[in-house]
Amino acid sequence: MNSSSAAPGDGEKARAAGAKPPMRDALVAAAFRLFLERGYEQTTVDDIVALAGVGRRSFFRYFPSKEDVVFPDHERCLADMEAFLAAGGEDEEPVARVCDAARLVLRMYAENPAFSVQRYRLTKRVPGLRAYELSVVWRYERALADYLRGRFAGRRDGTLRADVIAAAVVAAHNNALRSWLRSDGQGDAGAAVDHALGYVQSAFGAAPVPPAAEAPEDVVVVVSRRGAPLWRVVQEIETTLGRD
Amino acid sequence: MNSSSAAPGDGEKARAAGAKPPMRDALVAAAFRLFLERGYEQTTVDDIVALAGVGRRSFFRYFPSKEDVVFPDHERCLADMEAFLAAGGEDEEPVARVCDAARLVLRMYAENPAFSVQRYRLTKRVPGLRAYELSVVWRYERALADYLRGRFAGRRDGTLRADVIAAAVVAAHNNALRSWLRSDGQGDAGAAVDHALGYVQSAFGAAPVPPAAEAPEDVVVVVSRRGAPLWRVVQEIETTLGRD
DNA sequence: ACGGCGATGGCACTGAGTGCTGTGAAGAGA
DNA sequence: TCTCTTCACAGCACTCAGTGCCATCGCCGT
Repeated sequence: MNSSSAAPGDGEKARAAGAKPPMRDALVAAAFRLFLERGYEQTTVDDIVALAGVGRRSFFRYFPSKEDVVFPDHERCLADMEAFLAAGGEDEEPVARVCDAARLVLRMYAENPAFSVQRYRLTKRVPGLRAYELSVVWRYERALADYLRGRFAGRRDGTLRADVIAAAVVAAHNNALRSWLRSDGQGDAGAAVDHALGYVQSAFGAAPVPPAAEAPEDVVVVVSRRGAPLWRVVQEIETTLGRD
Repeated sequence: MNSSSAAPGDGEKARAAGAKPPMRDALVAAAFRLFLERGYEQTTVDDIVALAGVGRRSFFRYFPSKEDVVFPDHERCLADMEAFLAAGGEDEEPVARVCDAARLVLRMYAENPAFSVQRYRLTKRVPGLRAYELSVVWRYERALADYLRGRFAGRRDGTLRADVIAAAVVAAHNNALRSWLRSDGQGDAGAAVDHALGYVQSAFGAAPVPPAAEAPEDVVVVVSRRGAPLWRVVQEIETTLGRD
């Protein structure tokens, strides 16, 4: 792989001018080259800065920690997701909205399949990187949950629903994403994620793929044991419909 | 709080004999005393071992890292959960089984409310501990998901369902647990978790409280907007029942 | 007494991360 | 053109987490 094209830099502060700091990209490229050659833990920060030809102190100016260099674009993606959620109106279906937000993450991975696959292999075998990835995923999940908490404010069990649905969306997204990454980026990642998110939407009461132009034809199924009290049936219907 | 009673040690290797290593408990007690006094990051491992009156090397013999001393009982709880899941038969309802497994974690927290509340406050304000807690929670979630993957083997979307349900169960459990921890351990944690898990069970098609002694006489209610195609209704029923 | 043997303590080392200072290049203003 | 400011960078020194190695001590069986 070409090391210069494998490093998706964002450029933080110089973004307004459209210019990208070459140093950041150079550090990411050097780091991944060494990580793939000898492994993550066998590579020190001194090795990276030596290969990149910069001072050690500069590394920590661009990346707060050694782990951050493996996820150089998540900060921007998280900001994009928060902006996307904040831009939504009150008439949007909340669950569909967070599903669309999750698709933003997939798009970031799909923009650079080779890079994403290599990073996946790296994080899979290095426990420290796995732990770091969890904290990244957690921030996405928090963003979704906070949005849903706002939309569900006042509802019964609002925060519970928000947390559970956010977790389910993230889990479904990651299930499809990792399946795609395991296949070396072959296949249609978008379709896989759509299918996974459709399952979550169907489980939580919204129509999986609302036909925008057609009338909203919802189907709701309630399963109850005979002998259950009527209030339980009503409760189930309310729960499935997501109303109070 | 009494520092000697606040440290729930487990005793790993000496468990068979029933004896507990006092050193481990002493380290936990000393660590929490200092963490609460000056904060986690302001406390070095040298401070802890000095207070406990042991050598620095011994700390890392009992705890692989500084973070581990904050979660001294999770390793045992995780082993308990895996054993519980492995002991289940094939006739058990899978979702109910993982809900029961999640209740094991709650029980561990509820066994020592004062300790749990203090740890919660600690992890809430220290980013490093939050990240570590995520990796702990992730292992619980993996245990649940692996169990469900085994039970759902062969089903359509088996791994997807397993991952999503495991994530939902963990999220619901944590929602109730954290609510209980925020209230300083007041209220009925068990009831809160039961309610949260009941929501997840209802969302994923199983009856929340299956009456074990009665005959399984299921009733299916289908609510549909007129005009929905039949295949959509069938799809909903299959999805809700979790069959193929 | 003797020889393992496991738990502990001490020491030195690596490596991540931080604070501080010097330096050079670029830019604003006289 | 000279100067002053500013900012990114390099270099240094330091703290602290974590590890490997070895010496020591107490315990136990022979």
